[in-house]
Amino acid sequence: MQRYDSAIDMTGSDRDEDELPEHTKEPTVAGPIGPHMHHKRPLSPVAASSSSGPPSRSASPHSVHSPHSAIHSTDSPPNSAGHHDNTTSPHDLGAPLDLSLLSLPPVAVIPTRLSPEALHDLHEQLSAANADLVTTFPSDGQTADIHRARFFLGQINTPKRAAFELRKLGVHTEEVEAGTSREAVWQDDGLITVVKVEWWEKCLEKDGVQSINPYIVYVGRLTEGPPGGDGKKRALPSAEELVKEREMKRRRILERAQGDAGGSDSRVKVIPGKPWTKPNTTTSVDEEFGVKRPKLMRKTTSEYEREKGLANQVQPRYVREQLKLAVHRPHPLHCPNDAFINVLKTIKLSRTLQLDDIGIRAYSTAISAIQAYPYELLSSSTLLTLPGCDGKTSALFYEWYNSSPDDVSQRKIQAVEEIEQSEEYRVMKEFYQIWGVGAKTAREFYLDKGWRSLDDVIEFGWNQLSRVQQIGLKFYDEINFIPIPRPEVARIGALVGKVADELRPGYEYIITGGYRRGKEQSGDVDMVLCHRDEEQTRGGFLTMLVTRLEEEGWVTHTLYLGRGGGFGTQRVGEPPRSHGLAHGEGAEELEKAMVMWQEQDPASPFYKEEGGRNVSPHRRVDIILSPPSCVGTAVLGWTGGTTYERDLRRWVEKRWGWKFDSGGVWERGSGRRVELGEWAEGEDLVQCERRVIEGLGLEYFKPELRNTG
DNA sequence: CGGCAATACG
DNA sequence: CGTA
DNA sequence: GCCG
Repeated sequence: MQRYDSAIDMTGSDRDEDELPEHTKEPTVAGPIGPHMHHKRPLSPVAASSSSGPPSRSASPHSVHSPHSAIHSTDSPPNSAGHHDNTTSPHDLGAPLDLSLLSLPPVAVIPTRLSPEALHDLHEQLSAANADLVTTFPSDGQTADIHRARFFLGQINTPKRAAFELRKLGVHTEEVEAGTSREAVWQDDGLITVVKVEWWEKCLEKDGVQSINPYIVYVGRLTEGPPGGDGKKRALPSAEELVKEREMKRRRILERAQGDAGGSDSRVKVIPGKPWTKPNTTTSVDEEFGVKRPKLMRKTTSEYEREKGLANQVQPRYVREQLKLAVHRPHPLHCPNDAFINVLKTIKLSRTLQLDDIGIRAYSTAISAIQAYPYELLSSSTLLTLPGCDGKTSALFYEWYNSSPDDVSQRKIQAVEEIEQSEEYRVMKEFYQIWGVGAKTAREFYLDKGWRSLDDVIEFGWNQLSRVQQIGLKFYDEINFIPIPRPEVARIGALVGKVADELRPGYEYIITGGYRRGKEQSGDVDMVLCHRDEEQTRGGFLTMLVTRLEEEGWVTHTLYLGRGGGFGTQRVGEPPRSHGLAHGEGAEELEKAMVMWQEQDPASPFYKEEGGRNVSPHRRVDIILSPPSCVGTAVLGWTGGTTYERDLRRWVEKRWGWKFDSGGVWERGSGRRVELGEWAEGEDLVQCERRVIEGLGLEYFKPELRNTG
């Protein structure tokens, strides 16, 4: 997978502010390459500004004002954007204004760092100037005839970067020594020239072809591409046939495996298809790009038009101040851009299944930023102003929005459609939804074992599954497809609390997770249980509790029972192990249990019976037992959402040099415990959590505003 | 170009 | 390796 | 993929 680092030399970018809220933001000087660069120019100024009329196609190239000598000369170092070479005329007063690129070799635009609009505008302008334009597409695509191109325009500042971007487009080059002189670049000598977009802006401004000298970034010579074809798919030999042969048998096994779990058939209908992890080569779409999209845009109001309507919309603080961490802004559960977020979530899941941790990060960041945005997004350039969103996100939005400007429900993105169609994605996703199976294992099931359905897993793999995976499979449908309504979550929490209190009085609990963040339905129940007397939170009380719940039938299976703060164990009285300190005796600790739960009370509204049998859906319940000394951090840590927690840790590290986890806050160097989150006298658990948040120097956002997606 | 949250436990 |  |  190609790394795409888009942030090199963001000269003039205004996105480099510190996110510390108390730091006053010094407005940085907005350079010419800021996110709104494309706004500076009307859509088709070239055509409009051809005061001398459109150049005739029949005219000899040489009759057109086009300072070859200037363009050819490469005597300026690639990065010397500073000095101006005026050996070739900007246009003289009185000279005919002329912006024809007829004599240019085939031109292409490097889409990197350009918004879709900017790219589109450039394409239009260049065509209008009669350039021999090879169109490029924002999302890493390449056109079939990209190899024709010899002259590239791009928001590129370094030769290295230029070579990299060219390679992404499928054009392999090696740098020609700066200063290498050439007589006539436009004879096809295999040389490639990369020039800054500013050159073209200058041309537009002066209404005439300008010297490219100060704008040359890179001159390269074409080389051989990478060896070999696209090392692609191994054929999965006989798995498919095996599947068919044994279909009947699998059915029986599935029923057996599902046992009392309801036995519904949960096999996927697999549509054989291409893998969704395609190489980044698209052709036809790109070919059409330059032609089609302008038409598409004009069907309704253009982005440019729509934006103007938003000009006086007050942007939320995190946008104005470019606050990049989720802990610094409110994220409501529902937002006006949920439909687009769902698209991003699909991509994120596909990245998860590809083990692309960084992709997951990136999409999570973008999603949370959009989740915090209070207005319906109408333009991809607005998206560019959100922290964590840049060219890629904006290009996705552009395609999505314009695929059906008038009907949100019809909007789609081709790449996402393909993901969702692909067998690989669908099957891996199904495996991934087995509790106890992560992305790595889902891939292994699909790629190595060759399994294509849950039936396959059960028939061919049952004995290799861990115990919890077997349980996860047994309750697959209930866990994944029967969400828990809020009242039932509350009921489960209350029941656990009651049983705890019956064992030993004085326990208090709070339901955390998605429920606390306001979700109408939950996938599981998370709760933090605490006692003011620290003694009551140790000595295996959680085991006692779970045992009692088992005896009474509420807990049907125990997936995990042990100590754990973040997930596993953290000693609360001491720094985490990563600090190199040994565990001490009698340390306080967070304990955690993960169980399957089933309603047992026939009088309960959540109880379901069939043929005298309890068929209430099984529920996943996590119980965290916290000592009073860290219950504030436990509640904060278990409330989420995921991106909030991530950014919380980043903030705590950056601002204080501390380490946050649900078992406490720690000084990084000494490993000393920072006293935060102790359950104070006369304080409830919510207040305790608030003290932690504020103690960390953060604004308190209620849990309903921590829905980071 | 390096970094991206966190980690004990089964 | 998977889990929250 | 985005940021510093």
